[in-house]
Amino acid sequence: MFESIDPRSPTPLYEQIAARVRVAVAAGELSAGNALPSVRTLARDLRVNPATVVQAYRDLAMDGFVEIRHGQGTFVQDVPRFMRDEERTAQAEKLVRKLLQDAARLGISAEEILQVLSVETGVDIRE
Amino acid sequence: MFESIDPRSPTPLYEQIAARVRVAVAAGELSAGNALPSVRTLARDLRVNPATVVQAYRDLAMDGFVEIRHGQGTFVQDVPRFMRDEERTAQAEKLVRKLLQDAARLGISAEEILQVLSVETGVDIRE
DNA sequence: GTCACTGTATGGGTTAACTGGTACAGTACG
DNA sequence: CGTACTGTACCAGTTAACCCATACAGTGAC
Repeated sequence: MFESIDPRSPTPLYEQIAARVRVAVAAGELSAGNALPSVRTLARDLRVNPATVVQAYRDLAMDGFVEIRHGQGTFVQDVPRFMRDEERTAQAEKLVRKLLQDAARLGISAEEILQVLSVETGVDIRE
Repeated sequence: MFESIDPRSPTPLYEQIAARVRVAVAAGELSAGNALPSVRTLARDLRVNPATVVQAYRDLAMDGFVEIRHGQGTFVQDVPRFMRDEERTAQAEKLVRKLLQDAARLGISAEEILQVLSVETGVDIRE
C-alpha cells in the first residue's frame, strides 16, 4: 500500500504518506473503522522515522480523515463524520484562495478563473 | 504603486513585490517598454534590501514579464510576447483543472467550488 | 502487575528559504 | 577621464521546515 514513497522527491515524506492514505480512503481501499498501520510498523516498512509517520497521521487527523486513539491505533473516520458541511466549505475556501493566489502570480484575474470554471462546470454566471 | 507590502505576511517580500508588478502589467498600468523603479529606489521606498527587490525582478524576468539590462534598468516586456490570450486561457484552465482535482480528492464537488469562488469574487451565479 | 502493543513529547541536526549588508561591474553623459 | 545612475555577486544572520533519535505515556490481554 505504501510502496510509492520517494525520499528524493521535493514533496516532504510525511505529505506523501498522508496523500497515499487520502486516496486509499477516497478509493474505498480503506473504510470507516479500519485501522491504519501503526506508526512503528509503517516507519519500518518505509525505512522512515516513526515521527515522520506521526506527522502524516496528525495531518490526516487535522482534516478529520482519521481518528487517533492513544494506545490503540489510528482509524479511518466515518465518512459523514469526517467532513461536515462547514468543514467542507472551509476546505473549499482554502483551495480557492490558493488558486487565486497562483492565478494572480500569472496575471490572471479572478473573473477569468470564474469564467473558465463556469465553462468547465456548465454553470452560467451573471455579469 | 507598491504601498501594499507587508513584512509580517507569511508570503515572502520578494513575492509580494513580483505579484504587484504582475497585476500592474496585467491591468495595463505598466506597458511594454516602461521602466520599473530601480532596485535601490524601490528598496528605499519599501524599506527593504536591494537584494530583495532584485530577487523579485529576477523572478519576473524568469517568466518573461520583464527584461533586465545591466546598467540601464528593468523594463516591461512586450505583452504579446510573454503571454497571449490563448496562453492565458490555457494557464487558467490548467489551474482550474488542478483545483478540481484537489477538490475531488477531498470529496468537494465543482459546484461547491464555484459557489465559494463566486462569493469570493462577488459575482452572482445562476443556479 | 507485566508485557507487548499503541500513540506522544521533546530536543537535536541538516538543509533550504529569506533578508540584509557591502563591495563589484556595466551604461550613459559631460 | 569622472560622476551618477543602473544591475550583480558574495557572504552572513535568522528563521522555519523537515527528519531523526530517544524517552515518555496510554490500552488491553494475561
